[in-house]
Amino acid sequence: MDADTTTLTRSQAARRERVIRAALDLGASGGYDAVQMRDVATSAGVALGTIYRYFSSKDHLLAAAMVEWTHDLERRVGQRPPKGDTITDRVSDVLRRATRAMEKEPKLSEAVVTALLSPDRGAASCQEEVSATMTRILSTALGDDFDPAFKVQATRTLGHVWFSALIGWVNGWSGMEKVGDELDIATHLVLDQYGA
Amino acid sequence: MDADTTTLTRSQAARRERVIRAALDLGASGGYDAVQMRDVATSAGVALGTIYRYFSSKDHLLAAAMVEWTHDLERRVGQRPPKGDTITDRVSDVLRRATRAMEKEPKLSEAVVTALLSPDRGAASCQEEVSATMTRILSTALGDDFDPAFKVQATRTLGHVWFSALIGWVNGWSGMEKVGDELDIATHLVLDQYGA
DNA sequence: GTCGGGACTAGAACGTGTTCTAGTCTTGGC
DNA sequence: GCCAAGACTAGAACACGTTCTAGTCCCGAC
Repeated sequence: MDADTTTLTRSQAARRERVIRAALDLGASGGYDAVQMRDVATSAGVALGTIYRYFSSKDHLLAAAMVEWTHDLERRVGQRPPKGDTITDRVSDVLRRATRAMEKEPKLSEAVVTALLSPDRGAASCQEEVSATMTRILSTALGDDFDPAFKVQATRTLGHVWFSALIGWVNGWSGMEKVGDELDIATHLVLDQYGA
Repeated sequence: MDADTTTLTRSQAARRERVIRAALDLGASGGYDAVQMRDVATSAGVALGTIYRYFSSKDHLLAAAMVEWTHDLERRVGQRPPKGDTITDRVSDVLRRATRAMEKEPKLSEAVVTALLSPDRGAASCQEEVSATMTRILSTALGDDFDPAFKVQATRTLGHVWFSALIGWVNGWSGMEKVGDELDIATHLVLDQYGA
């Protein structure tokens, strides 16, 4: 995800946490533009330069925050598995949960997704991590009754649709209902043939 | 696409063209970061402020350039329709042509796609235009032998996958072969059930 | 304990996208 | 032909991400 989270001392890990928290707070209230590095520093009680010791850029910082977010989602889905009789329902349920979480914090979502899209060395590893997590979640929702090869293909395709629809929502060219629709459509197109 | 391209005088349209051309040149040689507004202005023989009369931001400018690019693609595909015996083949062919064009100009693609992803009022309209164009192209490739409702759904889903895979390539977390693979996978998942 | 290295701090400095200003040039309506 | 409106120009000014500097603090090795 990013440089050696494991090799930090306790106080360093705490500092890193405080920085992320500050960024999340600012992002939640005003979106991407409101996350200004000087403010993050002040609000986290840390010098500006110190942030850059932990994150290579503003985008890296916000992307790292999104990584934590998706990890939370994965944990929650693990604790309370997706509801639904058919596989299609379960997948829909998981995707809906993911989007609902973002719907509650639209400004913050805009901030983290924007960062995630940035071409930035630091952000790139977070992109992979988010994508991997989402793939795991989807894969679990699909269950074990599938040809593994098909499973991989289906999760990838659904992941792409989720990602792309999300961008559409964040950038304001489609409402959240549309995102839900597109996800449902794709889910059915991909899975129904398997008689889920 | 952007503010009233239709209401420009001849010389204004020419100026706008020169600006886009300058941006494309710079982008082709050095990617997003190399497209610097002062350089674009100089290179287009125009004052910096003038660019902002035509485009609301750097991202809007580059996104507008991508709109032209996709229009070109649509025209080319219209002139030489996609090859292939099966529908799946034709769709693959179209998608491949789209990605090959970008593969030839990786730096420029990075610039244009990065801009397209930006949350920016000006860029947003370009995003819709690109998406609409891509949908039309895919729709034509699919042909008229489908239930129209299915057609709409399939093109949307494939469009999402194309978009998302493209981002993956531009941001460097997957090679171009992988993009091709993912597109093929999605194409088969979505279309094969229709016995194409 | 103390010494050395690295992490932290405050703040200046820099680069580039964007906006502003003041003045000039173009153009369409009369 | 002339005039007002508004488009264009050069360049300064501004905002914010990022980097740099100089000095201080902390911590592990001895």
